[in-house]
Amino acid sequence: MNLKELAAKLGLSQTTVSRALNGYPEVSEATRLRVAAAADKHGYRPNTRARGLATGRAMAIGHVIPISSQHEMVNPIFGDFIAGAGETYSKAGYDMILSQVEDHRQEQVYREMRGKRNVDGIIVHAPKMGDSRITMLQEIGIPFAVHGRASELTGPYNWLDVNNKSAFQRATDFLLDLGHKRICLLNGLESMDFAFRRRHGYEDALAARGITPDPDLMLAEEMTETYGYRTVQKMMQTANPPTAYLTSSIIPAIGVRRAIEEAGLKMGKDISVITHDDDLSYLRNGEDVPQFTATRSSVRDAGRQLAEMLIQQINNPSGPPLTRLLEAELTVGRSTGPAPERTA
Amino acid sequence: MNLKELAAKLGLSQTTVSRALNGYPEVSEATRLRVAAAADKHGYRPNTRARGLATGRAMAIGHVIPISSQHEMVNPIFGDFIAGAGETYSKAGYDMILSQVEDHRQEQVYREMRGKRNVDGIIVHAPKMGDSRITMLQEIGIPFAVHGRASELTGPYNWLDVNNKSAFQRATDFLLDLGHKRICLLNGLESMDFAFRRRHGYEDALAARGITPDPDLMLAEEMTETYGYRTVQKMMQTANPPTAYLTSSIIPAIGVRRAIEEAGLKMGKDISVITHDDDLSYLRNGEDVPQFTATRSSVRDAGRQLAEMLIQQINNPSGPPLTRLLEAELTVGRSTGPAPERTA
DNA sequence: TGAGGCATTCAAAGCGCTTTGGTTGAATTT
DNA sequence: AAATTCAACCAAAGCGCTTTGAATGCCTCA
Repeated sequence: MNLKELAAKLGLSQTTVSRALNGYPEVSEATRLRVAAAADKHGYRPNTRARGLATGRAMAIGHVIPISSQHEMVNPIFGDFIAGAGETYSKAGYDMILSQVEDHRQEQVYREMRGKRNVDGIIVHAPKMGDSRITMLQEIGIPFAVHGRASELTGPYNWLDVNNKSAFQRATDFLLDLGHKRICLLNGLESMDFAFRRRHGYEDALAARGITPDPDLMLAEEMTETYGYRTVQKMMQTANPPTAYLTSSIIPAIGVRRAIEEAGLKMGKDISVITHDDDLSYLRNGEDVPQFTATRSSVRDAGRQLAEMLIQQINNPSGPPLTRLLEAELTVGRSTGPAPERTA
Repeated sequence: MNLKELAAKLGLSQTTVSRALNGYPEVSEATRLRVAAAADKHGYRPNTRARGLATGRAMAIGHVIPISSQHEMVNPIFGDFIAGAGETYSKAGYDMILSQVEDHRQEQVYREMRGKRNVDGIIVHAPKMGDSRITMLQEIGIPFAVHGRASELTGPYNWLDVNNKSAFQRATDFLLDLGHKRICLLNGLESMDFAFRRRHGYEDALAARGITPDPDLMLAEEMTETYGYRTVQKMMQTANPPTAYLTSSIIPAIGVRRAIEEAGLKMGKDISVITHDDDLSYLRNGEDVPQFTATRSSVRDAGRQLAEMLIQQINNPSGPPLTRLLEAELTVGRSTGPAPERTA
């Protein structure tokens, strides 16, 4: 069933039917109802492509997920972020188009999206330091919004980020207050912008107490469970092992816990752990009392908000760029406690 | 830059340019090259919507993720499945359109997709027992493929599934061979089809050895870490606790391990654990020797294959329905060992 | 009574592509 | 030399919608 047929069935012109369905004022209430009823009865839905062609809007947002062929890793926060964004889209009548793209094809893909005009805007995931995609998109001239930021980049753009620096600063402070001196940072890959900011938060907190960061205690890797596990194992064999760990995600934190317990130690007593917690739906941090002390910020909520910001920008392209900095909450769980007395 | 402009620039008709770009034979090689060069130079990309309108193909596949508003859980396998499917799509030139839909709106959304014609086919995720979506889609008449199957449903359709029953049967057998008699099953929600099949595998294996399944040992819940943790805690307080656990995903298995170690026991010695492992990229089961003994089947690969099957079906709608049953591999890790001697 | 205003409705153009059904002129055949 | 074939190209229709610019008929008001 298409417009033409529906109009014929109603004895009306396509114009009137189209207007009736799209809520234009120049249609009498009586016919509007008649049209609505008929449309409903026949299950009429305007063809997206035809409508898009006529209006010039795709009513779709593109999500480009960078994928590196080496380590075929899907960012675990991705599902939750998408779920949040999806909520916004379905309310606003947008579709979500997902594409995974290898790093070296990013530019090409953006230009393609622009040319093919199958999206009205783009959400950029996992920005790197001084991410070239941002300048690229500005140049191409397509609305976009970034989940995170890119340091070293001037020029305004839409972004939403967690205050990574302050979160890690506070987490480090919290450990320092408990008497910990040697705190091991299990960061994400330093090419990622968020990891860079987190390290600075950690370093600043130490510096504020006159402690020089020990490079051996600052790791930066892909955030897997094994990463946490292995790191603790290695650290335990050093002369002066850390008494606390600060991890960038709950996944390596789980590995840290495993290594601690396998060594016959008790997390929260012998060794303290704080993690950043993206509040993923399938990896909740305990229930009543959180398992890990954590700096928490919901990725799902970030998705919801960033999608809203992008849509707003699309509807008002000349408006100022929208930015939002979320503060993480520091919630105390069972994984932290005072630094143990020196036994040596 | 659109076709018309490009054609004008070349002094050719739109027809010829279109044909040159789409590889039709009735264009001389010389002009074809000339056209290709010009298109490249001006960054010409055919407008998706216009092309779709003309061809009647959307060149997009819809993924509908059921979302229950109660427990806002995003299926953790989702990211990896999508990543796999995405690989196939990008090779075949398809876009992926994602929508999350509450259970009660599913039918409406499918009809909408059909009416709006913005997808050429649909991938159905997480089928339930006798899932009504399948009959619905057959009736609506839109190509689709299911990741999993729906028991109690006759009539052919495209699906790809892991042999859940045989996987759990083999896992249970493995534990029985090690002398375990009381094996606790931590299944997913029994409304899900895969959970139903897994339970049957478990029960059959027990029955084959003359053991009547103990209902108290068969749990079925949302597969969280806490679920695994709590269950073991509860079980340990019973008169006759299980000596082995069989979990439906690596996430509850992590919870099981935590409870075991917190109780001062050793996994693989005092208590055995087998899990089904979807081979998620961010939750790898150890590296050299797997942490958990597991029945493994890559979800990412499933995504790749199912997407291929659907595209094949779209290109040849009259062909027979495609089905594929994958066998999981049973890999031995460090989490299983002989049942401990009775001490009572 | 006739001009102007208003509420409804419509025909047709246009969005950018593919595809049908030609046309043209050169090469080949008879 | 006329008829046929063929390669290469083109004009125009059509996909299903929105939107522009008119048309229609009924009221209202001077």
